[in-house]
Amino acid sequence: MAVVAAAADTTDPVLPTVAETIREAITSGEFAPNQRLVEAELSQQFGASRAGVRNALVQLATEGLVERIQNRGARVRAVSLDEAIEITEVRMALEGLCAAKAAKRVTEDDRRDMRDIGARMQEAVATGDVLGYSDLNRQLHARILAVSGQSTACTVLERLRGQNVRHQFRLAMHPGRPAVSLPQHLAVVEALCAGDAEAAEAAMRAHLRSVIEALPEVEKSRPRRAEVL
Amino acid sequence: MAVVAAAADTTDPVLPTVAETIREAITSGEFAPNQRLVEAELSQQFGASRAGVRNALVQLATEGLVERIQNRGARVRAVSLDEAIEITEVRMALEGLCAAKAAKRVTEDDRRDMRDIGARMQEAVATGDVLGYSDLNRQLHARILAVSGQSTACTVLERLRGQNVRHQFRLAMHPGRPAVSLPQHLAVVEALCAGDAEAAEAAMRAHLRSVIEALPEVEKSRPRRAEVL
DNA sequence: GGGAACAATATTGTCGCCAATATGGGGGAG
DNA sequence: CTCCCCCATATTGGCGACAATATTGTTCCC
Repeated sequence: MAVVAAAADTTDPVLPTVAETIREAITSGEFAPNQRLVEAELSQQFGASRAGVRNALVQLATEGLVERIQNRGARVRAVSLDEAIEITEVRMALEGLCAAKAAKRVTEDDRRDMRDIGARMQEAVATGDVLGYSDLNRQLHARILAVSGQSTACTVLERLRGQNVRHQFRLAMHPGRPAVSLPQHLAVVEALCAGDAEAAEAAMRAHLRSVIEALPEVEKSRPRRAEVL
Repeated sequence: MAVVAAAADTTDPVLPTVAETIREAITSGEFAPNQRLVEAELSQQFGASRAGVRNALVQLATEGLVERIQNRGARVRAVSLDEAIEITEVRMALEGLCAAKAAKRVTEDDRRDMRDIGARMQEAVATGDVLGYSDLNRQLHARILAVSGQSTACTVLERLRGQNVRHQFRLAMHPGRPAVSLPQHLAVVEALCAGDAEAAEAAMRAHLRSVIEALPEVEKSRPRRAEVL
């Protein structure tokens, strides 16, 4: 049994696929936007076959994370401000839907965990822990999607989050932004815990509308380097 | 100049990629759900390299049209009724958003074309042209997305439509269904032509809510063969 | 007669090679 | 000095073969 478990441990922790590894490298910022992704380089960097990274690039291209041009290779796709706003509009519609569904399915455990996340968000804002707040933000949104049980919307949103992670991060870094979004998040949590679907949807939509309005501002105040690589 | 144009004509009409060909075969029903997609077969059937077919299958898998299992190949993904409902819920949220945006951007040409589609829908219902109505239905929804200018939502919705085409088709074939959806479509068109964003969104959401309610009914009355292939 | 191990087959995953194509630099003409 | 053409180079696209893996059919033992 222990042997079986040990053997399973070596094979079961499905070693991250090439696509997952590259996706992680892109969303974590290790690969910058517009950076070229040469198949030969990636294949030896990750110790994978060239065909493997090729398939991975095809997959990431259909996910919208990389851009592939015939005979010209792949590069990390740079999403514009307009696109980021479009993505957030879609989030407003879908996360609104999910918040409403989550409100009707929330359990006592969910209530406890979400309120806990809310409390830790308050603490993070109080102590100025911007990175911690950003991560709690991600956790809260993810938890709401999970509670909603809407796997289709969840898949779409997860994919869009990958594309938008850079703008999201810049927004989180914007001075004073956490203080603005904190009460919005707490309102969403309270509506969810109360089981009020309408209020939860409205609170979520209000939160994301606020994000849409803030995006151009954070872009304006950003020190921008040469746009073209 | 003319020579250049002629040369462009031979290369520009982008010959359908392998992925597009297979996607068409799936959405048109040529390939049935759960049907196995063997790489070697497809490659000689379409005269493409096995690597090309392979990439196409990876792409279609991330699009959600096919299912790929390690070392066990690919098959056409069968979407359940529950999934179809989830997809329609997402459509309700996103097409509602797009209808609202379209109402604020509609031009005189758009009004004319959409009213024309509406008129032809009425005629199709009157003459019992179910297939014609189904195609007009598709055209109308596509036109609204185009008018909205929300390319992100448009991409997501187009992908989901591919997954849902079978359920959509069954619904269109359901006796009496066109008569139910016709006034809903006309209401959407009128609200759009009036430039009333709120009314357009409400009408679109009402239409798709009606679809959600109809889906289980049409499923119940369906003569079902063996589910497993 | 039933079930389990085993062999045969079918299919996918991977690798190396070569052709096709875009990119960048160098040389020559105006 | 500048512009254009051509060639060297880097990189992708495609093909064939081979190894790894799952599935199916068969045989043998209990």
